[in-house]
Amino acid sequence: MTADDDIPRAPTLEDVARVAGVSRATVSRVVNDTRNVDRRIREVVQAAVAQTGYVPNQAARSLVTRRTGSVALVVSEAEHRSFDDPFLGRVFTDPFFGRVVSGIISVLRPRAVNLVLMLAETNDSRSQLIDYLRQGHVDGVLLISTHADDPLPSMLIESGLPTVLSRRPSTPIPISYVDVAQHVGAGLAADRLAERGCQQVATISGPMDMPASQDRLNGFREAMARHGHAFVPSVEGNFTQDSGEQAMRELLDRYPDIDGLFAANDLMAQGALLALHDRGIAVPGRVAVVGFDDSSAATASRPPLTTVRQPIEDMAAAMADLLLAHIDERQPRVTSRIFEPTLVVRDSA
Amino acid sequence: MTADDDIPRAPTLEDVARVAGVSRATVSRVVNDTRNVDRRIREVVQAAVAQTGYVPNQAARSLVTRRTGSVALVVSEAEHRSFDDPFLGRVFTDPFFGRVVSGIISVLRPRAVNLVLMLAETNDSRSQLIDYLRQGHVDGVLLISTHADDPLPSMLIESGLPTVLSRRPSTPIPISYVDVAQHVGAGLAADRLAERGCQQVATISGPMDMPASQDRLNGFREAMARHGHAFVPSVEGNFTQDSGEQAMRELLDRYPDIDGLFAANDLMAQGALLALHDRGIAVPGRVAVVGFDDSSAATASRPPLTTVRQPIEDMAAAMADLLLAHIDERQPRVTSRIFEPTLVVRDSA
DNA sequence: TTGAAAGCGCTAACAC
DNA sequence: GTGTTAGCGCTTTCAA
Repeated sequence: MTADDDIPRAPTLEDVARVAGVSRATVSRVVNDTRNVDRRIREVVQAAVAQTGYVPNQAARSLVTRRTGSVALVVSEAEHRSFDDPFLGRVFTDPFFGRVVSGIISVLRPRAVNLVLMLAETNDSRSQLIDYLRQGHVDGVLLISTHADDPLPSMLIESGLPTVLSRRPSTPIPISYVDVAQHVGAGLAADRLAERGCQQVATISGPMDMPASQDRLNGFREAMARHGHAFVPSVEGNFTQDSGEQAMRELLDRYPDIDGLFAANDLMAQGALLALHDRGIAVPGRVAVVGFDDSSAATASRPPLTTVRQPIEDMAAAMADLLLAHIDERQPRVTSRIFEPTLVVRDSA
Repeated sequence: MTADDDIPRAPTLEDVARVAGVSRATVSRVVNDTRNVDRRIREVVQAAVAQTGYVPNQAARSLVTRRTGSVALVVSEAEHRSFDDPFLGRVFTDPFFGRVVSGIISVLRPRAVNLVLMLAETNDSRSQLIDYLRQGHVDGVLLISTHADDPLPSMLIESGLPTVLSRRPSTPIPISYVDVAQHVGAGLAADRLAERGCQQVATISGPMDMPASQDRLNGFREAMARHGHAFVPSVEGNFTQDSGEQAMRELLDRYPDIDGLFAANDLMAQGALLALHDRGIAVPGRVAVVGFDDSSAATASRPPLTTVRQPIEDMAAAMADLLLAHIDERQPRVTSRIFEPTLVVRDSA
């Protein structure tokens, strides 16, 4: 027994052609479902494919077509993190993420395009990532970037790879993106709190280096101002439950009379609920709470959260659509698609 | 202006060789860091690479090396799900998942191996997946399979692709896997509850078509029996918080005197806590609760959970190690690695 | 409608 | 230590 016996070569087009008694070109046409192949020959070839167990070699195919049939989903996060750091936990644990993937897959799968998940949480991994992408592993990139001064969007533009962002970039650069009307969403939360007659409203914002956080904070303050509330104190969180809990405590210490809260996402709202609960403050009795996202955290918390819903799946699907379009065009036009949020009323406000 | 001007060809080895005034082979040697290249020539070539902005074409490289430098992380789930179904949400939301990815990346990244995330939640997507894998997109696969009669493990064996499972397969087949000593973990929970003097202990199990669920249930019952408790009622959940909440209600209705609970994972324990809270039952005062996983849910819940910790990151890293080893060997030996769980004591028991 | 043949860009013998 | 050369398996003109 020799090594050659143990590792049989996978069948190639050539093998199938030999079995079917036709040329490689014809087999290729059948496999790729090109028209202009005689029905009878097609059938013979298909039988030969089945018999040999032929599967096309993707590398060979990409080499000539210059297409891989895959796109990357890149999740990028600020430097200064390590593996011990809960970065990955935070990203994947965020109920947000599953819905994004779900929306993307729903448009990719029918078109037989695959999703490659890539993470970039250090500068090292970021340049490694760019190298990987430039090597032609994927046809395009969907980028979820979680902080403002992320160099990745610009790097991707430079690389020439079709790219779509999940949010408006923090600085104006020529790149397509999908977003929700953040101001409008924050306004919805403000209106709800004002309607309930809240007099002392505060907010827990997201990290202020993210455009989404800025927009939600500004949008909320502007809307409260329209309701006559000139001053809305805020504490900055980082979108985790822990940070929400801590921020709520801080707010309570400084403004004991708070009777309304807007948290920039559901996870922080959930944390706030915990802090409120620990101090024996009734929700919505003494403090009304509104979240943002309508994630699974909204229904899991006690009481269930009134929250601003963004159509995450639809937005993610739009990202994928946009990317696929960009890949097919030669000179894609930079495009934005903005979705409208809605208010979902539950028990917390 | 012609189309040719707009889409300049990416530089190839040939281009670099011309600029550096050497042969393609030499450039290849430099790029791949092969020894036996004169220091001075190496520098000239590196300069040429920088000047041309050369990046190796992965397809061409794979075609000859028969290596892709990527491995797949496949998450497989039972049929009968659709996109509206929270499958994706469930998988990614599970705090467990982020830690798995984190552990895997920690060994893949230093070896410059990439992770391709793939989902298989319908039979269609399962065969599509196998096709994709057989096309040589990846060098091996890490499989996280969430139900018993999953055909994927066998399909993968058949495909000849190096594969490592995250759990012992439900039927004995020749495939490598990593697991935690489930019996031991469940025994730890039982010991804790028995030590506290619980007299009427119940358990919420995972889906009974999963070996892990079976092992935890059996292990728990055996250990309780050793403490003299002949009968331990159980209700089946599906590892979600909701199912835990519901199961707890059911248990309470049928056995009002319950004073100890073992939930087969933290998420269900958290749900149980909610149900207990809703009925005004104090934890751990009237009912002591032990979870399993030591996920972030354990610290997020009120009270924080006493729970069985599995070293998820280490286990995931071991999976990646094992897979890389399999990829390097020609005839890998089927291997198992079992990790020891520990008890983490917090407030709930 | 089918076949012949020319590469796609790279690595790896094998010479020199 | 370096260059020459033969493919890897596939798609795609171009002829027939």
